Amino acid sequence: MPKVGMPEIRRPQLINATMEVIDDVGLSGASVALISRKAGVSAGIINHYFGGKHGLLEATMRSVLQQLGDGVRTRLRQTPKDQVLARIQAIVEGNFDPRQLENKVVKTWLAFWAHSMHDSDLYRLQRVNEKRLLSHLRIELKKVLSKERAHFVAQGIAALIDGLWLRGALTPEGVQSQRALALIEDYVVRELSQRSAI
Amino acid sequence: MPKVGMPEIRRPQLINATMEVIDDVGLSGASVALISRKAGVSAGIINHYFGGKHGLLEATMRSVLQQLGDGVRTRLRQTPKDQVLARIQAIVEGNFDPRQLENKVVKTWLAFWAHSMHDSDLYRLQRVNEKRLLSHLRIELKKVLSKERAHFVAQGIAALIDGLWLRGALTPEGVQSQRALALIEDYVVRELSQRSAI
Amino acid sequence: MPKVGMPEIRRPQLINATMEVIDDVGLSGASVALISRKAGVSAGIINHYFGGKHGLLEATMRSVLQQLGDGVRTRLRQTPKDQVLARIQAIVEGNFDPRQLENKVVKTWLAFWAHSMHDSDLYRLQRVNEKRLLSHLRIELKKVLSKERAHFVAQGIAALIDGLWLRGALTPEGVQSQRALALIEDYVVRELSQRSAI
Amino acid sequence: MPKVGMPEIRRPQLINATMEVIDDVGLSGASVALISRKAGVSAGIINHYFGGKHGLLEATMRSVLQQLGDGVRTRLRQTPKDQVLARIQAIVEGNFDPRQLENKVVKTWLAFWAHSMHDSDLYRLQRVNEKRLLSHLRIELKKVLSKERAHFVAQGIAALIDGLWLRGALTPEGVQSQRALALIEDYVVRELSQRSAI
DNA sequence: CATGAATGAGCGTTCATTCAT
DNA sequence: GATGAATGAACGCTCATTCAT
Repeated sequence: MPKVGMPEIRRPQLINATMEVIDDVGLSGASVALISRKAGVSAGIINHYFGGKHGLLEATMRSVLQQLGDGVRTRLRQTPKDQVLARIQAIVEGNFDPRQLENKVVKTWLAFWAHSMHDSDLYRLQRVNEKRLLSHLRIELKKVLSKERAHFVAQGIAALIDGLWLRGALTPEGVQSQRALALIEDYVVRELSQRSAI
Repeated sequence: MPKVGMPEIRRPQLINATMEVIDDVGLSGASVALISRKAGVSAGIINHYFGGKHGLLEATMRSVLQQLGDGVRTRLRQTPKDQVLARIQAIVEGNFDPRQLENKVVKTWLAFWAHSMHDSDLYRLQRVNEKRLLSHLRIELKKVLSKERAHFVAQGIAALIDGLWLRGALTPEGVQSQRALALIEDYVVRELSQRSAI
Repeated sequence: MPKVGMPEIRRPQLINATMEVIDDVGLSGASVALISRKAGVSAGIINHYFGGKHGLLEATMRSVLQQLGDGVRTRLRQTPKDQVLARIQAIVEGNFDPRQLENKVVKTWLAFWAHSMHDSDLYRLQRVNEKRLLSHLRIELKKVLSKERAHFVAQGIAALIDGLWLRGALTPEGVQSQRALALIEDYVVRELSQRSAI
Repeated sequence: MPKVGMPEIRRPQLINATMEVIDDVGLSGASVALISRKAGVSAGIINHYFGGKHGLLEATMRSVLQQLGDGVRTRLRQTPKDQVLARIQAIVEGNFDPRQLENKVVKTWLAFWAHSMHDSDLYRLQRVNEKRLLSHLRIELKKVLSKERAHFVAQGIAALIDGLWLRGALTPEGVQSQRALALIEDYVVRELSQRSAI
């Protein structure tokens, strides 16, 4: 019998090395040689566990998006169904969870987002995630706004989340979560106040 | 005797080919062979006019950002200095100029943005542009809001602009400028209304 | 306590899997991974039983050639020593035994033949077999022809046998044994008829 | 303007190097590194001129088969249409042209033949050639034999040609063209003699 | 006896760049 | 001004083999 339990060690190890290498040199510079060296294993092992570089990248993106989704879901579960504002804040805060705001995660997320324009597998993953975020937001917003208005505001919140991540990825200081949360809360509070504009 | 005025023909020709290739296969797939074939010239010519592939990419990003800045500046010049809301809308509309929303431009912009994380030359270009956008917005907002509030709202608008571009780049329908303008106008109008929240 | 008699199970199992894989993807595509998967065992087992890939290939070629030789020897044993034509036909028929004409066997044979040009172990096996065929033929022919003529005709028969196998390996219909036997019988009958030509 | 006329130099140069390397180490050992080193050029040049290793191999096989066909056609053109035996001998001699019997050509031919079992491009080339040989033979044979008998004898001659090449490829002495021609002439003369057997 | 984790060399290919023409 | 022949390094990947379990 071979060494057992290695997959459970190697897969996260390689995924983490991938994010660190993307942080260092970008997705375009992230070769299997660099990644495997960072992980302290041979290059061939990537094919062994992920069937190739693409499989590793897909697993890495999946990991980033999964953690994001987990952060949101955990917070939602802890928030009563009738507290709309709190639930929206839970969704937003899930997207600005400190563990998600490490530079390497933010850079990896943006690199994959850009790359998914020309990679149908990554594109699919990204679309699923995007739709889930909008769906979560709409469900809450529809409790207090018209369907149309809910869709409108959900897009605003989603754009703010992504925009702040995007700008954070390219700013020396990284994502400033306090500021980001304040900006989005301000937007949401105004939208949920009685007098709807337009 | 060399043909005169060739640089003025070749440079835009190659920059445009670069954007089309990025649109087709992404930045990572954009080889000099592909770009030069799309432009209908030989591969060596890129070194002749841009000193190498990197020079061409930098010139291409510069071209995208320049057009963006031009759109904003032109609109600002046509709007009276005292019409704050109109001037902010001019800035926003400059960022959603139809000529800027061609798929190839949006994709190129996002690709460069992601790439600039690990390319200091592109990074510098991107930072200049970002700061100019924030500066334009703050100048107008400070006319009616406190300095701090102006900074805050400027960040909100900038995040919305980038977020909507980002999401547009990854959506089959592309950037929906009507919707984008409405979302941002809604945000700005609320922020500029007398009773500032929080 | 080790399982007893495993070699007798594993070795033919792997040799057969090797022929099937060569039939599927050719000798150049026949990796140990493919062969072991086809046999339903792990890749390491090949080294265990054959000392490496080369040992397995050699054993496989030996198996093909052995079956060929067995077919000839069995038929010869059943044919009276004085019936020259019948004994020659026995040799020929042994080379066109239906069990030998399965596509996978014919392809494996040709693949090894070609490969043996640059593999001294396989080359030796192939030479032994070739000489045995010629020897068998000459022994019979010398009973009715001069030594020189016997050598000459033996080469003709051997060339026809190999040529028909070779062509059968590359023809969609495979080796047409009826036709092959008829062609060779025709040749032999003419050569054995009294009035030798030339 | 780049150096002109290089394709006419490089292509035969690389095809010849390919045959020499196949002669040295076999088709399975013929790497682009070995071939390009033998030709005295860099490895990348193979892609430049042949679009990849496969293109080079196909061109090499085409070259071998073409020379074979040329040898036959040249001889046929020099032989009167009514001299059936002479024309058949022309076809056979074309297949045993001294230039075709260099070891490297014979080995290359057999290696490709074996390989074509699993490469559809090479398979097509080989089939075309095989059919042309049969066709040439049948045309002559039908002048003096029944259609059925002509087909039968054509297969015999073709099998003898291929069988003698095949055996020559695996014999230290190579193809013995004198012997081969004598064997086939003997066969043909008997078949064309009045009293058809069987 | 058997597994599959792990290695490292070698593979074909791509690529930006150089340069003789 | 422009070409495309030519290079050589780097890439992702395959592979036979080793070995701890």
